[in-house]
Amino acid sequence: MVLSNRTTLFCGIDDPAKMIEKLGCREESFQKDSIIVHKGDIIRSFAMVLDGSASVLRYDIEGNGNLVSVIDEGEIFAEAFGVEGSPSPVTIVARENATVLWFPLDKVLEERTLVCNLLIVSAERNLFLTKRLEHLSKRSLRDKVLSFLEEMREKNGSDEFDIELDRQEMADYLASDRSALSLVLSKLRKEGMLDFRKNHFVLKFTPKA
Amino acid sequence: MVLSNRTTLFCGIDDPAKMIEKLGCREESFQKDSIIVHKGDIIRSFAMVLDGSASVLRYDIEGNGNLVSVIDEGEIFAEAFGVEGSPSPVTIVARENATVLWFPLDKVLEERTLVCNLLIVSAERNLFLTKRLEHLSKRSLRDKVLSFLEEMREKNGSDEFDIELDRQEMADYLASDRSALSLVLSKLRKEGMLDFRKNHFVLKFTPKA
DNA sequence: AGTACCATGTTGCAAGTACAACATATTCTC
DNA sequence: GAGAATATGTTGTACTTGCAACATGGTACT
Repeated sequence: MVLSNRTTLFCGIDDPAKMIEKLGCREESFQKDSIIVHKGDIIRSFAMVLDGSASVLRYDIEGNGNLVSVIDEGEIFAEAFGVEGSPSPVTIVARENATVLWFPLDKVLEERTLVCNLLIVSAERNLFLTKRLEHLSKRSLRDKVLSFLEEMREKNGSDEFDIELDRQEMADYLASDRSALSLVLSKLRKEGMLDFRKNHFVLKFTPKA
Repeated sequence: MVLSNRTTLFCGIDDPAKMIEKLGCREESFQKDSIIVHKGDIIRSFAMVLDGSASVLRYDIEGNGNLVSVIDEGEIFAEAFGVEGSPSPVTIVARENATVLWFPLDKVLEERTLVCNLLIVSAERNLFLTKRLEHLSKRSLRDKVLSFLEEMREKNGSDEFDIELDRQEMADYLASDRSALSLVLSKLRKEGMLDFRKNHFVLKFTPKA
């Protein structure tokens, strides 16, 4: 992967490669399914995926690993608990053969531009999490769906838009069942609240706020 | 309220008052129920509550204001969308007569220690949001409850602990109904999974992970 | 066009949940 | 301790959801 100063992290940094050198970052390769971060690890660094991708997993009480998120090439991870200095609440594994670049936080914190960029990344993630929480805190799937679609409308600035998620992903995002989601969507359509076809949606209700 | 360098934001800063002066922060007072931040506002700053407290509200499609969180004295707010430069997704109102201190971000970003501290605050909030999301993404209330209690166990390092929330707050936190929560708790007790009395809980199940 | 494959929609059913209303228990105040 | 106020537990009902199984529709490939 080519490092570019167009990514949020390197924004405003002339020569990312030089900066990486200066920070003493180290590259590490992982085989598919090997563990990058164990739950409970305390790491005083954060990382960027240079090649491949990684899965963030959380193990529930029954020992099942649940997928929390996927980290693709160029994205960074572990910055939250890295910065905070607390043990990792998640396990991170390589989805395929992958290479990651570790940034030592003590050095990073001395680079004003990098810290600012990291702060922006953190703030972005924060907003994203808040929005999802907003949807999930609705009591019914119907309200979750409406809340989600309302966000999409705001994001696109139009009553008509496409969404990136397929039904299964949308159901997962809203923490529900795919067929239950289909049911709710069909019902909303019958009621004339909206129309849709695959990932194309047209909203016919208006927010009263 | 007395500003102290024991708060996260001022950690490592000898003289917070002097720093505030240097940054050109301004104090602003709000009457109870007056709006501190309107939804949609773009603010290039963040704020700390000096006196009183504030509510973070989100208005849903039907125009109902839902309480997202409460900001108490000494806590900061608006740092996420302030830093990110995006319009506020929430409305923030004074719960009582309140005074807040605005920090201009352009100045703050020049202060290395402050930026690092802000990054830590953001990371902490991030972890908090992630945990709540973790609970809310469970499909059933039963699993949400178990997930929540598991977090409490980890946090307290013991099978026996008190929680800060009463039933109504716990139900809200888990995005469910109070009586439904009571029902689930009673059922879990009958099954011998746990025991409780008001906010005191004793877990009798073990995580298999 | 034919086939296979995948995404989406639909149905039936069992179980869980929201909501309301009431019962009991606890705490607070006097 | 009495009574009020608040918190928690319980019950009943209508509805929603999860789940499984199947139907339909679209897409890709040959």
